[in-house]
Amino acid sequence: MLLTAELSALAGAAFVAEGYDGAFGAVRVSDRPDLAQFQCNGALGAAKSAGQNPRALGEKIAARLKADPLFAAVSVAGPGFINLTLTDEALSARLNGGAGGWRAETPETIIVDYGGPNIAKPLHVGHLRAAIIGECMKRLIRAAGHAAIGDIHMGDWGLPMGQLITEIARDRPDLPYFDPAFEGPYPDQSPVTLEDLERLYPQASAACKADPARAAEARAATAALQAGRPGYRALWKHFLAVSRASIEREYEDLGVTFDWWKGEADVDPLIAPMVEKLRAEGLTEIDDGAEIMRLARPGDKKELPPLILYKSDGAVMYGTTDLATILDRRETAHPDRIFYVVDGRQRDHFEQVFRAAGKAGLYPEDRLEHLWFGTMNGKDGKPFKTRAGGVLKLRELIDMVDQKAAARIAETGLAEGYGASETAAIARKVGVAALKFADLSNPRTSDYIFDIDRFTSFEGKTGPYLLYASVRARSILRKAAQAGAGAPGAPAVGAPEERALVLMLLQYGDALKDAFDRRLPHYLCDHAFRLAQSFSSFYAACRIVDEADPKIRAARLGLVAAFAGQLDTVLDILGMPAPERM
RNA sequence: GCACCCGUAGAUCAGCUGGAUAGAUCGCCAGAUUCCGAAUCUGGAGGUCGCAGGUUCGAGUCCUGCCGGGUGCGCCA
Repeated sequence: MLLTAELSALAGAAFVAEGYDGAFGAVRVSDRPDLAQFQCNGALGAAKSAGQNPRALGEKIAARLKADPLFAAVSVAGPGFINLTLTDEALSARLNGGAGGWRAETPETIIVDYGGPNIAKPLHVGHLRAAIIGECMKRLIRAAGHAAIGDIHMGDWGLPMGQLITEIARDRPDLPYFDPAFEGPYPDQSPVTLEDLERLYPQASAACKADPARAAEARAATAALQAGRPGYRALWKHFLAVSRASIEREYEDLGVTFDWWKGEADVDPLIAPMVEKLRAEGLTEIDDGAEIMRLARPGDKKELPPLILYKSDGAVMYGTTDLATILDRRETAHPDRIFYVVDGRQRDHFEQVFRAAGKAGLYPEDRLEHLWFGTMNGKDGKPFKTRAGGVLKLRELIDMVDQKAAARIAETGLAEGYGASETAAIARKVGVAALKFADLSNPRTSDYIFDIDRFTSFEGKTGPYLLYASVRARSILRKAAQAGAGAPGAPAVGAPEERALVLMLLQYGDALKDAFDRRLPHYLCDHAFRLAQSFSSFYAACRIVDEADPKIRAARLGLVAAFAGQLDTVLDILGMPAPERM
């Protein structure tokens, strides 16, 4: 249970006893740690609504709370702030009783859609945030007590497919895939490698941009693929297999995994019946040869364009596949919600899809959430580019961060004598932590500036700092065991630094709940950092392994163990596990 | 043009549903290591919260207008 919830209930009861709504009893961690540990500002609001003096009401509430032995101090400050400080015994008891955590009351099943890589297109920095935030949201959902299903939602069904097919057809028209008379079976071996795809796609894309006739050809091929032309389907399956292997590897390097590897193509069979049903219900209309669904509403401030179900050439767009995907998810997993971790520039698109889903009765609109995120920018404040001005591949970024982390480790003399493979594994973890923490510690919706030197620093609010704190705590516990310092006992509060650390540990549930409720992982990052800071202060101020008093020693070891456990739990949710040593 | 996001310390950013003296981190200045990992810790300087009005007992937070930056607006994803 949340400690703040327990305190809120107490204060709420006091408000009720004075004839006010218990909700005024909301207690939170104090903004003024120099004055108190917790505060309740309810007296101001309650008095305002009742036309009473807030200070006087605060005194009445405080008088009731003072009777509880839980509190070491209850006071009223300023216009009516109620300041609360718990006894050290109460703090220790709650920590040892497992307080401070949090779990949702009603477990739900939530699908997280956070990949969206396109076949034949290498992953680039644009995919990074979706991967990092999505993976974290998936873990956050689970930490909150819900069930999560991560779906990569491959972009395997759009115009790029037609562009690729036609490009290969031009290059090698002799292949059986392009012979309408060919009756199969088609070759098992892919006619193209990953490198071919990565070369051919930009080539095709550029050609289509330059030549309308070439573009029309690609659109026709896309439509033919979607209509089921056997040769195109066979070729497309090769694209899929070749791409997936490399995509999987890159996500794994980032510690990102998916439960479902579904894609747009998987829902293709659902599209025709779905649209037919919409048509029968009179929800669609033909406009300029395209079949659309109008979604504008009376109170709209902006003009929301209709969702195009079928283009005038008969091919579908991603709005159509997104709708069919909702249908598929509903039937196969019966999710309570679906989260889309996708760039904020697609907000209008998801507004369209969500409205369409609601209007068509496919899925409740308010259970579909677009968890959009901002852009990762370069130091110039503009979207991140390579020196040449191109898009940086994710592979290149991972290598860059890897190397930087390895260099940092080498220059500080860490991991000496660990052996090459362990050192490399540590560098990978440090690099991933640097990258992920930098991303997640910003509010999801804001843009941020990518600064590799700052991110990989071991100083300040960085991923490596957190890893270091974890490693140090583990090291202490190992040393204590080796030195026969005794087993960790129940944490107790003695020194001010211990009190501060215990208070931080008790705030974990609030951070978890805030992060989940608001779908903002940075609350958890903030907690992790402040927790690590509290630990470092405690560590600097208190002897642990060689503390002479065995009772204090055991309590402090217990505190270290509690810290290490909680930090590692949070690091796990953030998707940046610490090494055992470094 | 319309809609949305943003503007807080030299830099990068927090600030929950309106509450006390606007917080961190980096950088800068001054300290701390016969001791468990100093990649650390302690302290200090540094802010007209873009501008101007308004609502309120109280505004970084809510409302209006303006200035500046970014993004999106029908057959790409």
